[in-house]
Amino acid sequence: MKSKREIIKDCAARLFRKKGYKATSMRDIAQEVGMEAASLYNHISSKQEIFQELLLNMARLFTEGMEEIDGSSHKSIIKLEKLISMHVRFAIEHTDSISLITNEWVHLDEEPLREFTSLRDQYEKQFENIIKQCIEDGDFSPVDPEIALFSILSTLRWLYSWYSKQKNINPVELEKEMIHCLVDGLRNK
Amino acid sequence: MKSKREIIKDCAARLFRKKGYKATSMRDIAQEVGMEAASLYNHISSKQEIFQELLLNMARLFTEGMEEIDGSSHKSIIKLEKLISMHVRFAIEHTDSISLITNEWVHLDEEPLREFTSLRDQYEKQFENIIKQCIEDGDFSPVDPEIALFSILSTLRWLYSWYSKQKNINPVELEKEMIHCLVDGLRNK
DNA sequence: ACAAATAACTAACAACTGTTAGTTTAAGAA
DNA sequence: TTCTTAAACTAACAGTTGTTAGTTATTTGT
Repeated sequence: MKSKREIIKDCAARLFRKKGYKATSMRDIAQEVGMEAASLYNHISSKQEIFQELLLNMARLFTEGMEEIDGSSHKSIIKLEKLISMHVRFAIEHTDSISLITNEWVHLDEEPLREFTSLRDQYEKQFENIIKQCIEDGDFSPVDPEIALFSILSTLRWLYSWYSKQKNINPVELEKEMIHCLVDGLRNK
Repeated sequence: MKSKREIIKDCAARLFRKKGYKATSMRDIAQEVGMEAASLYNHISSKQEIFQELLLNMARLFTEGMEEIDGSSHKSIIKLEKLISMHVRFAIEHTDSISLITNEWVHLDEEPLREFTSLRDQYEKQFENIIKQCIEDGDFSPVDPEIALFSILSTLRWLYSWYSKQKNINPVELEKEMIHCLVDGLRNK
């Protein structure tokens, strides 16, 4: 059974997503949970704290996933497909906290912000290297890797918002179409 | 010469982009402009007002552009290229207010929010139709038009954030690469 | 130069923010 | 039962928010 702390974090994530971090008050969260704002502090120690946890947990999930995929011995183009599949999975499993990564990270306090951007930069760098490798392998036509990275990443980052609008879409099907759309376009013919 | 009202709107846009609508106070804006918060009200009538103007002006620019392109007699695939070129141009010319369209529109009051989402939905519908037409024309392979739309649009919507990070990129070059990345991938081989 | 209008200022408002202190209730162990 | 602990409550804090009122300074047209 879920701890109260986690219930609070879930509610907060949902509200942060819907109204944004700044526009969500502790009283809003309290109401959603079903208690008074002050009572929240029996379980958490600040608004920033849960926000940081939501964001950095998610960022670390991505980092771990990347580490595992990039560390594998697959061909780069397979790594890329696995990355896409991971993004699709996360977008479905963690719709709320994933939205914070794309939109709300600016509201992190100084130190966690540094950690976050560092994780993020590292992630992007590894992602770009995989794309470069795809080109060197001759699997991709010689596109600008930075632009390809940007194009792929922005699509993947908005997945969550789009997925929650579509009702009748099969996750497996979505993943397949996604790979088709993002990878096959760059393929060498 | 720029009116004070427009200076205020420019500063506001810059701050809204950097810190978000809710996190930007009238005192923040005032400081940026170089006057007291109360003095702003000699030129504007509320925080929401300038926010709405920034957002809806931008939305209307897109609608007009779409109307012009879609109303032309070009082949659909040419229309698509023109749309991409428009997005690139806007992302460069209006970096600040364009960011609001992707991120901050949630903070619109009820009625302008309705207008905004209506414009947006209409825009997306026309965009999707052009993609469908590309498929019917045989210029695109038979992808899921909804997924293609989503993929292209999310890339185009994040252009601004990415463009402001890159220093040494030629707009013309960017546009060419963009079209290559987004369109050529879907092309029938 | 003088009147009128424009745009800056200071001070203050009511509402709301995150958070703390202190108190009461409920639950579990002895 | 009684003692202890966890978790809810109410009340209030100090700071910030958007905005208004009232006043002073500056610019403009005659």
